[in-house]
Amino acid sequence: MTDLAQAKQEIARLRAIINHHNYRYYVLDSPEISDAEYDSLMQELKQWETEYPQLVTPDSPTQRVGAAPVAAFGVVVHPLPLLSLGNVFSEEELLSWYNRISRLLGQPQFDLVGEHKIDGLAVALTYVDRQLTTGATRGDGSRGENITSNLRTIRSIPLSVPPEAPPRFEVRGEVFMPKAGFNQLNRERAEEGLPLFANPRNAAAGSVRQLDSRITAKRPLDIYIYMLGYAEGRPTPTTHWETLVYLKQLGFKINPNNRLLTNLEQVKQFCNQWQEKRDGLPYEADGIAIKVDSLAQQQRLGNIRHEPRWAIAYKFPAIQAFTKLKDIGINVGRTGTLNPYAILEPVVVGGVVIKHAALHNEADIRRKDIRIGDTVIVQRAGEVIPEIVGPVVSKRTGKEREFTMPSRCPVCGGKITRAEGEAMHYCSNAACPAQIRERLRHFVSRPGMDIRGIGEKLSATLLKEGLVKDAADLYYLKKEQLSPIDRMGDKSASNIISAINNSRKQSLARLIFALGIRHIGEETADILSREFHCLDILANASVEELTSIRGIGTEIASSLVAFFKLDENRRIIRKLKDAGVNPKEEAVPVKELPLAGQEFVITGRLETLGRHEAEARIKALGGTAKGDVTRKTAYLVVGTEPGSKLAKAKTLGIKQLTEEEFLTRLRMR
DNA sequence: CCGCCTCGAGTTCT
DNA sequence: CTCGAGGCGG
Repeated sequence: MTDLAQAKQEIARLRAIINHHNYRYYVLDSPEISDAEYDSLMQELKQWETEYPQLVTPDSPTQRVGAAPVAAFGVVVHPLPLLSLGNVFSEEELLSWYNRISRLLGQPQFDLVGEHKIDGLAVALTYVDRQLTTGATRGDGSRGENITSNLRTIRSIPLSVPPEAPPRFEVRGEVFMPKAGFNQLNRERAEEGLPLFANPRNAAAGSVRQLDSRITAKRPLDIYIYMLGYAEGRPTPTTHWETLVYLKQLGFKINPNNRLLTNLEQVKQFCNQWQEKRDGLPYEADGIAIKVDSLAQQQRLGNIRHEPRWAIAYKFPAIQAFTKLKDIGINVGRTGTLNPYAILEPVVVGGVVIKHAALHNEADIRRKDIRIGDTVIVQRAGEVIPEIVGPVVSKRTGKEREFTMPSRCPVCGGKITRAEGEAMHYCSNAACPAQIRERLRHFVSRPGMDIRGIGEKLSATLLKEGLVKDAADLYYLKKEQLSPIDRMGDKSASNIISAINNSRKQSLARLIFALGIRHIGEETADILSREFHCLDILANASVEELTSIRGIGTEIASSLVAFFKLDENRRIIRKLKDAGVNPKEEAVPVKELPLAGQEFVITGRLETLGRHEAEARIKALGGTAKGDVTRKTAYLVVGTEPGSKLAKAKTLGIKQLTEEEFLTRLRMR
C-alpha cells in the first residue's frame, strides 16, 4: 500500500470515529469519551491532514473552525418558502383554531404534534449528495442570506448524512443559544467591556450573521431541526411525527420534548405544562408550536398568505417588553446607600404591570449605557423581579440624557461619598430622614424584632408625627398616642402595642440584627450573640477581640466599633435596656444537640412549615441551614417545585431528604 | 494576591 | 434571586 493510500484510510477512519463522537456529544448530549480523548483524536486527524492537504475535504470535522471573513452574504432563493406561524395568545384562541381545523378536516379528532417554539432564528439547510451545501436564513421567507460557512461551525449540524438519505433535500430548524452559553458569553463580554446582548435570540442572530465565521465558531450555538422542507429521490414519511423520527435517524438533532398529541385535551395540557416549566428549560422558549400531524391533512388545509393553516403558535405571556425610561429616581437605604431605580412608562410583562425596576448603582447604569429617555428592554424572566436588560440604541433620538449620581442626598441634602473601588454611593448623614425611616422599618421587620402591624406605612407615620425618633422610642409608646392616626381603630392600636411588648422577648441575635449595623446580617448577628451573650459586652468589644472570632474580619469589626462609639447609638441601647429590651443569650453546648455539625439546604416549598421556620428549627437543634448547596452540605431537603439546587446536589452526590424524612430529623414526627 | 465560599443588601407586585 | 463584597485558605 502506498503512503497516500494509507493516509487516506487512516483519515477516513479518524473522521468516522470523530463524527460518531460529535454526534454523541452535540446531537445526543451523551458523550462516550472524555474531552481529552476527543481532543487527541482531533489532533491526530489534523496532523494527517497537514501532511496530506490534498485529502482535506469540506466535510472533515476539522473544517468547523470557520473561514475568512466575507464582504457580504449572498442571497439564497428558497425553493419552498419558509412560512411563519400564526399566533394565539390564550386557550380560547387555541380552541377556536382547533375547532376551525376540525371543521375543515371534517373530523372531531386528529393527531397533532406539539413542539417548543424556541426563540432563535429559523434556517434552511440543503444537502446534495449527502453533503451540506447551503445554509440560509429565513429572510423574508422566499429569499434569505447565505450563511453556510457560519452554520458549518455549529457542531450539532451534520456536515454530511448517511447514504440512505435522499440525494437532495432541505431541512429546517431553529438555531439558538442555550441560556447557559448566553450568560457565559455576556459575562465574558462584560469583562472585556463589550456591549451585552439583550437576550439569547439577539445573541444567536448576531452570531450567525457574523461576516467572519471564525467568530461564529466560538459562540455557543445549537440547533433543533423541526421539519423536512423537501426531499427528492427517496420516499419520505407521510406524517410530521414520523418525519421527525426519520430525521433523527439521519443524524439531525431533534428536540426530545416534542410530543405526539392525539386530542385537544393533550394539546392544552402540553401548552400549560410547558408554560409553567419554561423557566427551567435550557433554552428560551416563547411558546408552543402545534402542528397537524398528517402531511396529507396539512396539504388539504393549505396556507393563507404566508401562514400555514395547519399549524399555530401558542405564545407564552411575554417575559420581555419594550418601554420608555421616563426618569431615574433614587432611594436611600438604611445604611445610606443610594439606590437608583427606573421610572418606566407602565408596561405589561409576564402578566403584571411594571412601573419600576432597580438599577443598582451608577456603574451598572454606565455599563449598560442606559440613558434617561431611552427605549429599554424590560424583562421578568425566571425571577419575579423586573430588570432592565439594556437600551434599544437604534431608537435613540439624541435627546436622551446620561445619568449622574447627584453630589447631594436627594432627601436630606447631605454629602454623597463613594469609596475608591466601591460600587455604591452613600449618603454620609446618619440623621438623614430616609435612613432613619429605613432603619426603623428594618428594626420592626420579620427577621428583625418581628413587630406585626408596623410596616413601611406606619413607620413613616410614626416618625412624621414625631411619636418616635428611633426604634427604642417604640417601647415607650402609649395606646392613646396611636389613636389620632388615620384609620387606626382601638383594636388595631392595642394589637400594635401588644406586638411591641411581645418583641421585648426576642433573642439577642434578632436584636443585634435589628439594630441595622452595616455588614451585620442575620448570620453574623447570630455569631455575635453566641459569642457575647448580651448587648453591653458586645458594645464594649475592641477590634482585636472581634477579629479573633471566626467569620469576623477587619471590616465587620470596625463597622461594629464605629456603631457603638456613636453617642446616638449608645443612647438608643440605653433606652432599650431601660424599657426592658436586653436579651441574654445562654451558652448552649452546641455539640450535644442532635443536629450538631450537620449542614442543611432547603429547595422548593415545604407543606408543613415556612422556609424561615424550618431554618430556625434546624439551628435550634444545633444544625446549620445554608442557602446553597456546597460540598459540605449534609442534606438537601427537597420540597415541591425544587429549584436549581437539586441538580447541583445530584452532581455533588448530596443526600436528599423528603419533607417527611426532614420532619423526622427535626423531631417533629 | 487570587479564587472560593458565604453573607449582606436591595428588589416588584399582589 | 442576583450582585457585590467580606473572610479566609492556599
